[in-house]
Amino acid sequence: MPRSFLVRKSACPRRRPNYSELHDSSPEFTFQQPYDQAHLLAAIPPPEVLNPTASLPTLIWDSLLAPQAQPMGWPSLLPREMPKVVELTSLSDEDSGKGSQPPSPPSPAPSSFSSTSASSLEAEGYAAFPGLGPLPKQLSGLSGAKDPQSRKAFNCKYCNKEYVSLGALKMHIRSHTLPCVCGTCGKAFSRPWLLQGHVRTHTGEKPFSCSHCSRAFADRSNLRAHLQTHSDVKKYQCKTCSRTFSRMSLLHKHQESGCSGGPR
DNA sequence: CTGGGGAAGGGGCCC
DNA sequence: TGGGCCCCTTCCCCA
Repeated sequence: MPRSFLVRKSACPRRRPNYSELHDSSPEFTFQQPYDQAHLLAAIPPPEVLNPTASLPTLIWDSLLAPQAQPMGWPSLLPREMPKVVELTSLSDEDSGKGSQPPSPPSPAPSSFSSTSASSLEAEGYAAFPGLGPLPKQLSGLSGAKDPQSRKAFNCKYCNKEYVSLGALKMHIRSHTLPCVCGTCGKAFSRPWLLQGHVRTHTGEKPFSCSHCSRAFADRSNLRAHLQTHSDVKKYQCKTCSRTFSRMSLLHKHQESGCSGGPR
């Protein structure tokens, strides 16, 4: 999926909200089992308030880029209130879907997936990675990997996509193997946090609240899009008629339907 | 037709 | 180097 990040906050250090604590306390494995709804609901924080500066409509976007835009007060509330329901075994378990009790794994994920290094791959004859294509030359020798000409040698077995690193390929392969399975509906996801977001659809958890209308969202990006609706000046503007839209998709629709050329 | 919400995918960055 | 997290985008559906 295209990622044309509009703004990358190079000037400000990447903020590290304690979402990791949330994730630590609710790993994907937690949701594989019929999750303890009481625990999950107990973990729902009070509606956090976004950065007050966001109250200025035209500054909403800028304010969202500020570090303060992170939900406040949530991380500190969560960790100790969320008991570890399932003990983590290993990261390899996570990647391979072990411990997730998938009803029927979409594909035979390797049992030692993420924990396997390139060298061990080589040792195992690369056979342990069903998603990987032919053994890249790089895995036979690091010198090859440093050759720019032969860098894109990590091919996905499923879609033949090429990646410059094994790590990128492994992450991509998860989109095929879908090791994170919802214990409630059996839907599978490639990433633990995708599953976590999905689980919110079951629990009704909506940790992201709009400071303008107190509406809550389960997804931060959806809140961000919602905040645009409070803004007089939308983020996405048609270069032809200068009309602004809250979403790029709306702008695309507008352009595809034929821009009249003048402001409406 | 337009606008908005819900859900999900996936690449980039940082530790 | 890998994992965790962030962010943006897209699709679908509904009012």
